[in-house]
Amino acid sequence: MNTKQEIQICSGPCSIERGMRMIGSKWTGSILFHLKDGPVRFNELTRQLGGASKKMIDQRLKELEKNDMITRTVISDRPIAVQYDLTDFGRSALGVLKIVKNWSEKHDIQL
Amino acid sequence: MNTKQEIQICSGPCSIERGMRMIGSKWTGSILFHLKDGPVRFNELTRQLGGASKKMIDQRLKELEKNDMITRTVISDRPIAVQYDLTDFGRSALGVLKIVKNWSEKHDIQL
DNA sequence: TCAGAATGGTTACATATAGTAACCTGATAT
DNA sequence: ATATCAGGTTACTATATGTAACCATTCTGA
Repeated sequence: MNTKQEIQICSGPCSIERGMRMIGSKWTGSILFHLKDGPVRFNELTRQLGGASKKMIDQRLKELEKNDMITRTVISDRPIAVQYDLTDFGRSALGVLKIVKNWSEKHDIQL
Repeated sequence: MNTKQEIQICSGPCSIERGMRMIGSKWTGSILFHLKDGPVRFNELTRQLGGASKKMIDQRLKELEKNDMITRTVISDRPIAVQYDLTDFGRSALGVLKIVKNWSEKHDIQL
């Protein structure tokens, strides 16, 4: 007999899962958050995100760009300089990240 | 010269990162969300989460239990029956997940 | 003017995490 | 007796992440 209980069957990743995959990959949230006050350059990000390698940061930046969450702009060749900035969509994720941050801090989440 | 800009240096994963690692691993959010209306049994979860293998679900459930987000209760041997339920801490994550869900749906996030 | 540091990455390699499918013991249902 | 359900486990593969060294170019200071 089935009761009032609604049975939710997710065939494939549901919206939570998809959202998480967009902003929950390792370092992705941190990178977005570090861009919140304006454009940041590649090496500055690598300095700010102690623990993440250049390779990871590079990889995440490329994904984020592909997902239209950030833009990459060459602000000068010779000497080469590149900056990364949030798109409106990227900015829309900051609200989510802030909630995660608050929750994490409130409960003193450790590794 | 350094300007007013505050430079945030994260040595190691910051709170966003730590929070994400607690609820952002693959399937973790989905599992928590599926427990929101009360205890659910193992195979029911595997049925509900199409796309995730038993092994993954088992692994995630064990992690969640270790992190005090869920409890595992054997409700009967012979025939064996087990149920998983949210702890208060686990329940506290639902708010975050709801925000992720809303954001994901609003922007129609795809894989 | 020459060494050293910074720019934005790439490369090769090693480990960790995730995914698939088959299998297992025991119980009930046909 | 056979099939299906319970709650997993196992062996194996594939993908993701991590580490460290390297690169070409340009600027910086002694």
